[in-house]
Amino acid sequence: MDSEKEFLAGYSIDKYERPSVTADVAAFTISTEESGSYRRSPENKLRLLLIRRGGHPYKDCWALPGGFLQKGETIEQCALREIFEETNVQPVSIMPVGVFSEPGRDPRGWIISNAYVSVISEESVRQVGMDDAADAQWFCVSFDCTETGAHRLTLTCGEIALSALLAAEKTSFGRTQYRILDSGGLAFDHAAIIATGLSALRTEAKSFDTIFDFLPETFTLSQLQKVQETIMNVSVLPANFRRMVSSYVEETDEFLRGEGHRPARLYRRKV
Amino acid sequence: MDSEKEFLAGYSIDKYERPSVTADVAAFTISTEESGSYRRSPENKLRLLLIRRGGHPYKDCWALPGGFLQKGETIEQCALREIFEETNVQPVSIMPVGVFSEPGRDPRGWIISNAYVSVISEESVRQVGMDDAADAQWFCVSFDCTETGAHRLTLTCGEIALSALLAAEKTSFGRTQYRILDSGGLAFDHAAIIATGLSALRTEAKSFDTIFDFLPETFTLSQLQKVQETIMNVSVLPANFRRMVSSYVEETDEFLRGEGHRPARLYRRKV
DNA sequence: CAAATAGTGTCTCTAAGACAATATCAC
DNA sequence: GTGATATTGTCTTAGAGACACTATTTG
Repeated sequence: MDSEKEFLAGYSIDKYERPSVTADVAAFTISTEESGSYRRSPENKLRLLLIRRGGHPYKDCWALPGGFLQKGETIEQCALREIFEETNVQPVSIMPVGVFSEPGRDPRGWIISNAYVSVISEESVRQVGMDDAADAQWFCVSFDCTETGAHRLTLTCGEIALSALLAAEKTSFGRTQYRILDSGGLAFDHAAIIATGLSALRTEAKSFDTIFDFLPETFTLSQLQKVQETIMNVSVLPANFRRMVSSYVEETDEFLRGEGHRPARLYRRKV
Repeated sequence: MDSEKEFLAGYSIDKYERPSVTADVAAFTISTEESGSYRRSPENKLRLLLIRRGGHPYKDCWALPGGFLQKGETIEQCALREIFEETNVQPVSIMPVGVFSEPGRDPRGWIISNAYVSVISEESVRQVGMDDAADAQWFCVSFDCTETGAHRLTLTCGEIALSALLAAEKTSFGRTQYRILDSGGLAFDHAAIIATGLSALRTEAKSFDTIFDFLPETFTLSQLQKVQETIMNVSVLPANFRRMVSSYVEETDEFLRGEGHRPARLYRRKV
């Protein structure tokens, strides 16, 4: 007993060199955009939060929000804190998607990044109302396989377009890693972090564990379906989608009216 | 351009306090043990590598193999290195399963742990032949839900029995976290790391991405089935299992003979 | 021959995909 | 009424579970 106390008293953690540790977060939301006739339902777009870097390194490049782990907090708390600092939104859900520790990934020195994916509802984003001229913007995301087998990640926001190219590499346990072929102007190895996060998001969306976080408390089944289709980049027949989610949702007595067509019943996530 | 150089030259990373970073690995293997008549196929047991700590803190407690991240290596390389140092086996597969960064988890100070699961074939383990008296032992694993909803993790090796109790807590994205109710004598928060790793292993085993790593290059379908049943703790009818894996394996011309019954064809993992 | 596993075939049941048909509103 | 989505039902098909049956070896 005493000897353990003695040991700890004499123990100095400063003997070994230590890395800096950050949490970087790929925060996604889905934006609905009016399009076409008054009757037609709005288009959905998957969007990712990027921050324009004000200081070196990668000054003026776009990057994921993130920051250094502080003493006394967990890495999850750090990720949540960084998102809150940038958006004033308290995200409902975050998910770890990997640790990026390749030596040399950050020119400032030995810095390893814990990557997270976060999902934020459009409602929350709207409520906060981000400054249009700000250095934080929601970029439209597209991520597809090219003919050559590489993956192209394209992020657009108004005039700004970033386009990164990545090579997918299978690792054990059926996992996939991404190696950056062209960062497309994104800071650090953030292109690879985004690709990894997006893959994780798509995997989770399959099991209906994630898609509810993009929506408010109550929603129509069409809204839910559009969310899933936007994330997964596939489409399902509405009739079949209803069956698939039926066990995950429960009816409310409310309906969404005034959309130019038959009102839709609002549903709620089942516990 | 020059200003970035200037910035980096003047930048000192030592301004901020930094944590120590470790990789801890839950390395699993499956051991076959002769049992009953000469005809009967051997029993399979899932085993986990634990190290008896020689120094403080948690002196003489059992712990996961692990160690500090060194400059110039990735965290994955660190995990592989730690396993190799303990077993002399180069694991084929490792998978990250989370970061444990709760303040106070290590009495030595601010130390965060990157947890990995690794899978090692019995063949490799046997070839190395670990010292029986050594401080590294393969413990039998059982992990089940109790009536109260808590989870009991039991690790046994000969006379030694460690029994930890954990509370499962659902987090977002359908993930589960474990909180330690009783560490059962395991060092640090390693009981929670093991529980998390085992859950991840079971999830992966469903999709046939992992089970091959427990076996040598060629194997019988019964061997493969027993591996899956041992990990998942469920059983399937042999006829149905064959159908399920048929697309993941390919026949060889070899047979396994001399087992007291009809010889079984050896299969190989399909690319 | 007996005991054990190896391997095949087939019936059922469930869930997903396709598609037809009806319902209901805003304009 | 028209154009859109909402909602229900049904046919088909793919895959998992159950089970009966045959094949082959060793002691």
